[in-house]
Amino acid sequence: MIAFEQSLPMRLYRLLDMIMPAYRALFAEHDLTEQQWRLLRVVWERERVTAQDAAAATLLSPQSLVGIVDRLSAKGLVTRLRSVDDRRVVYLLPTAEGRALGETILPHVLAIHEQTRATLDDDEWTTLNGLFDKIQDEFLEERTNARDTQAVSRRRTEGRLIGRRRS
Amino acid sequence: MIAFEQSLPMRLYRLLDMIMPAYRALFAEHDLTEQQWRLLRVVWERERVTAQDAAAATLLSPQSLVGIVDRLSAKGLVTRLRSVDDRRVVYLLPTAEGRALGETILPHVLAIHEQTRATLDDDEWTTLNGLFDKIQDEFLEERTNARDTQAVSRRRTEGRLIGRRRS
DNA sequence: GCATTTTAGTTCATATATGAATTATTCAAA
DNA sequence: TTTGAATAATTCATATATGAACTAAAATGC
Repeated sequence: MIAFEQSLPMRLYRLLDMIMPAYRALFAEHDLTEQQWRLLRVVWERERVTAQDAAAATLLSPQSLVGIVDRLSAKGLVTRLRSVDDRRVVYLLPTAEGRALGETILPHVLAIHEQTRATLDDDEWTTLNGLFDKIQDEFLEERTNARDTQAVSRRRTEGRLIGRRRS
Repeated sequence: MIAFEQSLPMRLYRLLDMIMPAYRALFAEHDLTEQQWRLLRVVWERERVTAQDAAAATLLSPQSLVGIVDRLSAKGLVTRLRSVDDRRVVYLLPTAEGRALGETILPHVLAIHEQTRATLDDDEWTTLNGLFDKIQDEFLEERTNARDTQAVSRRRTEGRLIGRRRS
């Protein structure tokens, strides 16, 4: 039985606990939280994203995004813009100050990133990323198979079989 | 420049986002949160831990631990016991129900764990864990060196040099 | 066309995360 | 032994995380 402390989730949490404080200290100097920076960065780099795409890119839930955008816009760093094509959609745009702050902070973020990167050599990072990708791919495949199996049996139960397959 | 999405933190977050929902669904069936399970598990497995040790083992901050213990003890799963040797210390103990719940849930947790484990073979896991450990070791070493350097210069500034070294 | 279903964003309630400050004890130096 | 530094736990204020429900606006089926 694998010990609790050696499980993948705990290993991931432990790494994050070790790595993130340096970033948070930097963000705090500019009165930002980690999540606020994540959002500011994608809004700044893309100049114009839907809330949905921003949520996907930052790995923030739509619910969390609402509050984060609220606070960033209260600080005058980001603006909400309702789409005219589809009035359900909200675009997020950086303000001039938002762009300026992004430019100010990014180099420091990259510096911290380099510090982390220095812990492994290039081959090791390649290996690590490859393993990450493999876990993700295999995991998603498992889920997809499970879902399809369920879907098929559900359709059978309902007496109709729709010929749609996973994209 | 490494893209935001490929940075180590985002990769770690993405993996967790993918892996944890299955666990949370399980815990929810037993009216527990992820963090409550983490704490219940260490309290249950060790039968008696200080709050401090529990915090370290679960990677929960002492502040968060307070609320989590409050709720677990409100549910009758865990008990607080003030140490008589050192009245600052609080021991956490499982109740009978806490033990029973631990026994009930653990097998399911291990099952989910196996599902994740199946995404890589043994060698790959060994490699992955080795890389994790290396990142941690190198990272801590960097920090320690940086701290010592700072400490030395600080002592010099203060005009006294204490001969203590890092343990 | 109109009812039905989806979809994007939001709100709500509850549980955590985080940095700062407090309390109660214990430890340690003069 | 008495005062000041360290410790363990807690409290506080603010920001997020998460699951559930809601609103408004599209897309879809008939």
